[in-house]
Amino acid sequence: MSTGSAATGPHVLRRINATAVLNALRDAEGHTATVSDLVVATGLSRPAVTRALTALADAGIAEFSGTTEHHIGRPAQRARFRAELGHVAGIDIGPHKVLVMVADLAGTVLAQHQAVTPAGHTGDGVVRLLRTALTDVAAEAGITPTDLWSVAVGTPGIVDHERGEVVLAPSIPGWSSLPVIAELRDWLGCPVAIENDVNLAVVAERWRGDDGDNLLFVQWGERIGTGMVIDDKPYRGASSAAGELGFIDLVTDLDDEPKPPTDGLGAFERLVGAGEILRLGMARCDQPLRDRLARTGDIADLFEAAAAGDEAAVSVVDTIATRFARGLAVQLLIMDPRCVIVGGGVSRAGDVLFDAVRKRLGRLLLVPADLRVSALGVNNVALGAVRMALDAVEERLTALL
Amino acid sequence: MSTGSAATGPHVLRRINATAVLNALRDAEGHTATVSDLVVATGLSRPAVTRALTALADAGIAEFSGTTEHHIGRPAQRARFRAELGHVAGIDIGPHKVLVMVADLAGTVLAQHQAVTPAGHTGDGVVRLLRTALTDVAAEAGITPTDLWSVAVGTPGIVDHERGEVVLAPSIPGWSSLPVIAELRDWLGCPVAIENDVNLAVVAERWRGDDGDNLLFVQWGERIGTGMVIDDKPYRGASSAAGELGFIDLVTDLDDEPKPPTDGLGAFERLVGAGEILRLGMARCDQPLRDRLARTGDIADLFEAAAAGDEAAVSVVDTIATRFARGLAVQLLIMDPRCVIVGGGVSRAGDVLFDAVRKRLGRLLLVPADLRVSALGVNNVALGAVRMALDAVEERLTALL
DNA sequence: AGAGTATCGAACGGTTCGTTAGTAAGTGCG
DNA sequence: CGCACTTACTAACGAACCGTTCGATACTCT
Repeated sequence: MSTGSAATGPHVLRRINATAVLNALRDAEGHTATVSDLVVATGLSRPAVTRALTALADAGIAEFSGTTEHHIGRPAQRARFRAELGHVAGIDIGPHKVLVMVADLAGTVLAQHQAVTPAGHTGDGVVRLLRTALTDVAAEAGITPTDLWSVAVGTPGIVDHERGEVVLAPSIPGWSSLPVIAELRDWLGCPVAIENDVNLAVVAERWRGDDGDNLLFVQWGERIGTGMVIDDKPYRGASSAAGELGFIDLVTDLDDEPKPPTDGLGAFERLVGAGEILRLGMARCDQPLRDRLARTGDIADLFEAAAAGDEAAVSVVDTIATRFARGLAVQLLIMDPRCVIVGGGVSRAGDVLFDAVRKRLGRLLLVPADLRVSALGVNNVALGAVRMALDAVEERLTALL
Repeated sequence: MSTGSAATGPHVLRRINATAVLNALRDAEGHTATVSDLVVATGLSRPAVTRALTALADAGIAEFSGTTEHHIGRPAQRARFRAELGHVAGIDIGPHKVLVMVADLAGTVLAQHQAVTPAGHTGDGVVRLLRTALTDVAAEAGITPTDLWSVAVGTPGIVDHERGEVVLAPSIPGWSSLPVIAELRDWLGCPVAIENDVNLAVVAERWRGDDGDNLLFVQWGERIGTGMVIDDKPYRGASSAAGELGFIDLVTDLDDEPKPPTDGLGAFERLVGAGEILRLGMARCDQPLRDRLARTGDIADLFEAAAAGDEAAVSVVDTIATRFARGLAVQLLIMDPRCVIVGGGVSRAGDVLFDAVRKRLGRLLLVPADLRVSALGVNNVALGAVRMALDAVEERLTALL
């Protein structure tokens, strides 16, 4: 059978302890700690921690930097995690933009740049844009792209996580079936992961916010997608096609045949997506607001009006909240997450909308739901990509020991 | 911060290797293996395996039993996992029955007994029934209940996995809010786990069948519940309330307020549950079949008639298949499991029903689904409980080293 | 200046692993 | 019947790691 997880000597023990010390050091305040701190954090003996620390220093992963502030007794030497040893990049490739971040090994973002993809863009053009953006941001962070240790890319659509291919990306023409990942890998010479953008958004929420080990993220904009973190890992499903809440059908009569989609949108997306919100607003609202909506196409105006008490706007918000709650309830009944975070363009609507959603939701569920609005904003996908790139780095880091 | 996972000496290494050898031995054909087999299985050196094996033998976990069949060279001694060292019990408490299984540490069921709960039973009566059944089955397996190392109980409803309490059990009056688990724990003096029955069913499917690490089980009977295995663990959700597919609402008009349930059933259960199937059959079918259905109340007759070509029966099957596919599609879009296994009373309907479901399902999904019918039958919950009890035993086993 | 305190560094004993060499127990052929 | 060959077991050795212990160091407070 499979070889299993057998250790093969005291040598692995050293690695285990060294990585334990490394993790404690990295998790410490400011990525620095004294030996004594690490002793209590890891449960190891002082010599063991010292040994591990010197090994880390030899590998360049840690360094001894000055002494601690003097309280009493002999001052302790501070050990510091050398976050500048390597760098990772997180990339968000959206339908209208390419956002690149470069961070050090501690995950602090050193430089970032967002490029807007010109209209009528092709997948090929996105790749060129990506190359220049990456070199620019890397330069700003003081490195060249080939110095990167690990890269993660987030993109809409269904992604073959194993083979590094985009299987289905309706929103970016010519983007799927393009060997971007293989190309990046060749160019950079480092592991390049690709992941669904919503899955990365939830990783970022898990990372920056301090919520439980089990949360659900709903990207609510023109389209609707959900990402889940289960056991501290993004959950992808067997074919990387999990979380497609946007495609559930709540509207077709039960005994009828569902109509095949014509616009590439899923049934639920057509029901509560930003497009439908705008349509409803233009249909129901009074003249001045209707004109403004038609001119700007920005649904924020609609929510503002609703918050101000505009009756027609409130009715739109109510309709949308009712529908959204129905769809979200389905996923909550199935997943039972500890908390739900809503992101995407519609999430900026504020309490007008989400208080209504919460109210509707209550009667549809068996256990109460904890619904929040994302605080990360548009950077969340790239941030999640940084986090995922960091996860891939751990291997390379511990291999140095 | 949390202490982290630091090893504290060569001593843990021994434990790691010993458990690796133990696992290899237990997974081996017939729970026996030669040292050389274990060397290749674990990747350890021969002396290390021998040392671990003697430690296991000292603890009574393994024994050396005769030599192997001689091919050429010196015959090898066979080591055997002593499955008879301890026993576990798996218990299925259903609305109408109590099923108790006792198995050895290898998971082979030594004795089992099913007791039918009399009509008008109370939670209290179930407990009494359970005690006698457990003593009987234990005796048949050659032990007393207090000899048990670990017990797991499966029950319908929502279960507080941490505190060992039944939170919500509509189908067994007086069953929730009864401290059965605490009582069992006191009586037996061993860990007693409690788990939702469908979650245990999926554990059993994962154990006995050899499907992927990511599967979905749908219990389809009077009620509908689903269980998921993710990363080789049953997925419970944050409040142990995951998988409540039976409560999703596909029928209420979107802009209407859903009606509060009156019969304790969920909306989807009312739509495709065994009760609705029977109702539809009696409403649509011709006289002789209608009478039989009214008399026996067994929907198997309906499916037989449909398989034989009875037009009205076929229409019922078609309606049910259409509705069920709609609900199942929702969960598949969200979870994207590697395969779906349907169990419960309706699963005995056969291909008449499930071919229709498969056909309908195809157009509702983004990736094709692998839909199967459970082969385990009514024992699945108790089997899953045995498996879960075994998981809890590992700790005690490795503590002996 | 001296007592007190906390850290640092080195040496010791214990445990584990892998490697190597030698011994035991069979088969098969001359 | 004996010898070569194959395979498995046992024992001894060196290497690596951890924890414990002890003395030395550096700084603060009185």
